[in-house]
Amino acid sequence: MILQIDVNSEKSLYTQIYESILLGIATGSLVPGASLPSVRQLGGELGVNLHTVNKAYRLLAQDGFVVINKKKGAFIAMDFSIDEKDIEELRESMTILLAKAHIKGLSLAETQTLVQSIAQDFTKEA
Amino acid sequence: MILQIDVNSEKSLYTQIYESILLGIATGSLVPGASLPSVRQLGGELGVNLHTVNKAYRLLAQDGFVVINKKKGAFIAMDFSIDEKDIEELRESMTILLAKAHIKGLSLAETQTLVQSIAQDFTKEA
DNA sequence: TTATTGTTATACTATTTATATAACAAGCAA
DNA sequence: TTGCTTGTTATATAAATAGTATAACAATAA
Repeated sequence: MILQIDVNSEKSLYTQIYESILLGIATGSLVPGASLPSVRQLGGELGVNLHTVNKAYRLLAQDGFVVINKKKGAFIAMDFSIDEKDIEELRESMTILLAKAHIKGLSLAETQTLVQSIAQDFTKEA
Repeated sequence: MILQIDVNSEKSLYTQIYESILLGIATGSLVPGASLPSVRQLGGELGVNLHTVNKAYRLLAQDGFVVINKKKGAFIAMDFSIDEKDIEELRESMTILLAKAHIKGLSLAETQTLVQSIAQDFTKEA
C-alpha cells in the first residue's frame, strides 16, 4: 500500500486517496476483506494529515466500497451492491462526459472502443 | 435561453451554468454561432451575479465550446476540435466512472447499453 | 497495562465560491 | 457627440471547503 499523491494536482488530496483505493479495488490489487492502513499510518506514509485520510475512508464507506470498524480499522467491503441512486449518478456523470466527446466529434464507435479498452483493465486478471 | 439553476445543488452555480450550455450544444438546441445572453442578462434571469456567469463562459471558452468577443458578447463556437489532451482527460474521468460501475457489478454489456442510450440523445434530431 | 483503532473537538490558515459595486475601453446606434 | 451595451478588471466581503495541528476519548487487542 504505497499509493502516490501529487500535492500539485488539481484534485484534492482526499479525492486522490479515494480514487487510488477505488482503482485498487477495480483492478484487483485490493481484494474484498483486505485491511487498509490506519488513518495515522497512511497519513504518515503520504505526508498528509490523518483527517485527510479519514475523509477519504469515510467517503469510500459512504459509497459502499469500504467498511469501517471503529476499533479494528478500515477494510475493503466484502460485497458490493448497486442501487437505483448509483445508476442515476453514473448516468448523470456519464452524460456530461459523452456530451463533451460528442461535441468534439468523437463518434459513438470511438467512444465504445474507449470504454472497452478501459474496462479491460478491470475484467482482466491483475 | 431560460436554463434552470438549483441553489441547493451540490454542484457550484457556475458548474451548473457550464453544464447546461454544454448539454444545449450537445442536444442541438444551441447551434454553432448562436449568441449567448450577456453575462448581465443571464445573471439577471438566473438571479446570480454576473461574475458567476462570466466564470462559466470563461471556462466554456477555455474548453473550446464558446468564443468570446469583448464587445459583441459570447457565442457558441463555429467548429470544435479534439486534441490529445481532451482524450486524456476523457479517459481519466471515464476510468473513475467505469471503476465504480465495475466494482458494483455492472457488466460491460450493461455499461455499453447505458452509453448508447445517452449518446442517442445527442445524435438524434432535437 | 499498553498500544492501536476510528472518532470527536478545537483552532487555524488558505483557497474556492459567490456576491456587491464600481469603473474601464470599445463597439454601435441614435 | 451622446448614450447604451459588451466583456473585463479591480476591490471588498462573506461563507464554505480543504488541509493541517493537537489533544483527548472509548474500545479492542496483545
